[in-house]
Amino acid sequence: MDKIDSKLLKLLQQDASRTNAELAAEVGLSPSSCLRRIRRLHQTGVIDRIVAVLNPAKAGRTMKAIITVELERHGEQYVRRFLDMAAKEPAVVQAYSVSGETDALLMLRLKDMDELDALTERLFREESNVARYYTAFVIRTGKETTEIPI
Amino acid sequence: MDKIDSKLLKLLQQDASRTNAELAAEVGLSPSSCLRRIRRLHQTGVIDRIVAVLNPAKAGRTMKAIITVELERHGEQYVRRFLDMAAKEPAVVQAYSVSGETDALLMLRLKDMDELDALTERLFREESNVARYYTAFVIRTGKETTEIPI
DNA sequence: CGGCCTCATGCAATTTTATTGCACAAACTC
DNA sequence: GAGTTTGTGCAATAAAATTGCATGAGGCCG
Repeated sequence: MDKIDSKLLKLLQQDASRTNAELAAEVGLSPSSCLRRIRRLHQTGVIDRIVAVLNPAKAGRTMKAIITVELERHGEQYVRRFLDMAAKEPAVVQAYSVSGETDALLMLRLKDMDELDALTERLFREESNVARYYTAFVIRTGKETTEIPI
Repeated sequence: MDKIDSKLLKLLQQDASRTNAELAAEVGLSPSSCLRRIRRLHQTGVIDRIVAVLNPAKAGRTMKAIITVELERHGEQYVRRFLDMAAKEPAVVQAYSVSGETDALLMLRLKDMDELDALTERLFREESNVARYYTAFVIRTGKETTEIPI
């Protein structure tokens, strides 16, 4: 993980569709050497995967919402069970257990209010372990990146 | 955006490193036709970009935190100014203005506590417009995907 | 200091993959 | 139902990734 690897990771996080030759030129290496580095970053798991990032609006998912959840029973196994249940929902893109007043936080990608209604119905019905939940809607997105600073 | 496009988007969101021929076989098209569809999805902006997703732990960013922010003055221009400032921070991976009690929510990728300390110092110093902020740490990640259901 | 080992590199050949031109077929319009 | 648009598959071509091999740099130990 020297300076060249870091630069490669930075470039690949921004745009992984560039050709190996371009990347090689950018970091000042030959294509073969550059390719071997990238492959190593894959094999060692630093690069987890290559994915297409969609434009949510054009993919029909304009609405974003954040739900914070407080459980009745806060034990680890209960939190885990709730997270597992939430993770199964395709509209849930992030699900965390967190420190502090609330136990869990969900980030949602929604098509419309009906979808939210149906989802909360499924996750927060009476027999569930949820004491309270609070839904906030995203009004404006100032930043949204998959890029991790290296 | 027919059924084949949807399937392509699903596959590309999961793994964009597969060859065009593989994808073509998967959706039941010829390579050329498949390629033209993918190109169109790019041009129309449905596919925003292709990126490498890193393993945070192996990239040296183990810590995740969520900060909710309440501003002194809640006007749109103040919220916007705060979001712009937060967006400049590399450790901030998501920055939203939200409805409800709090004005903004930040998602952070951190190396250690010192980094958090330095960041809060920069964002929440006295002359800023921040009335209150609350930091929660992510204990467990139940789900974290870039995939939008189509 | 020098030999030895390991590892990354560049070059060039090879293989694989993406891309394009073209003719045909489906769907849609009027 | 003729004409137009749009999508498709095939085959040729262009571009890109991948590999073998020889070289050179750096580290380690005697």
